[in-house]
Amino acid sequence: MAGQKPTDAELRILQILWDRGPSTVREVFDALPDNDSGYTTVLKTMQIMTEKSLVTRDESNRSHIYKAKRKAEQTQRSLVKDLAARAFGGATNKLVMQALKAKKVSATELAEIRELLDELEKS
Amino acid sequence: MAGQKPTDAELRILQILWDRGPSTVREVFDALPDNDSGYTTVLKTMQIMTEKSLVTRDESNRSHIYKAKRKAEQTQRSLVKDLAARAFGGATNKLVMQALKAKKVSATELAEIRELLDELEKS
DNA sequence: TAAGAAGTACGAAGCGAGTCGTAGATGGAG
DNA sequence: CTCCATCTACGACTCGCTTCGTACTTCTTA
Repeated sequence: MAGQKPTDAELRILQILWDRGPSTVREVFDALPDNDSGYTTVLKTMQIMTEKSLVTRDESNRSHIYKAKRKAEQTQRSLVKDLAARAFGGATNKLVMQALKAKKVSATELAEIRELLDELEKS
Repeated sequence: MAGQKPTDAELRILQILWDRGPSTVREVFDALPDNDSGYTTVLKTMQIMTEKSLVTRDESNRSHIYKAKRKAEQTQRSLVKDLAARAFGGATNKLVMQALKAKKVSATELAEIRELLDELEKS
C-alpha cells in the first residue's frame, strides 16, 4: 500500500536518497554514516523498500538506480503526525513545545519559526 | 537499563498512566481506547515494562498498582529528540516547522508557543 | 466452606525487522 | 576469450514485540 511508515533502517536510507538524489545501492552504502551492516543488508532493505513502494528504481542499467518516492517533507510530516498521536494524544502544540525545549535552537532559527507563526495566523 | 525507548504498545499504556496516575492493570485495560487485545496481553506488557523499568509497581495489594517511572514530559522529549535525529538529521527547528504545518493549531496555542519563544530568546 | 470471579505468572506462537551467506548473472581488463 | 570484480536475488537465522492460552493463587459471596 501507499501510506507506509518507514522503519529505522529504511529511514536511514531515505535520508541518503533525499540528500543525494537518485543513487545506486553502492552509493547509498558508502554514504551511510556509522554503518555497521554489510552491503547485501542495505541491498536487501532497498529491495524491500521497492516492494513497499517507499522507493522506485530504474533497472535499465546493471546497477539499479533508486529514488525516494515521497519527498522528505511529506514523509517527515507523516512521522510528526504519527508521533503526536502516539505520544502526545494528538496535541501537536505540545509536541512543538517539547521540541523547542529539547534542544537549543539558534536565534536565526527562532526567527524563522516566528515568521511561520505569522503566516499561520492569517487563516 | 534506564534510557529505554518505549514501544507502541508500551506508549499506549504510558499515556493512560500519565493521564490517570497510578493504576491497576484492570483500570489501564478498561481505559485503553480502541483496544483490541485481551487482558493478559496488557498484563504481560506491563510486566515487561516493569522489567525494563518503564514503570514501577506496588505489590502490597493483590491487584498491583503500576506507576509510570518517568514523567510524560521527559519521555516525550526523548522521543522528539529521537525523531529529530532519525528523520530530520538532527535539525529540531525543521521538525518544529513540519509539526506546525502538519495540523492546524488554534490561535490560543499559537500564542502559547510565541510566549515560549520569547523565553527561549533570553539565553 | 465451597465455588466462581478476578488476579498474577509463564510459556509459546506468529510476525516483521534486520542481518548475512551464497548463488548466479554481467561487465571490464588483460 | 578468460578471469575477476561487482551486481542482484534469495533463503535463512536471530531477535524483539505482540499476542494469547493455561495454570495457579486469592478474594468474595451465597
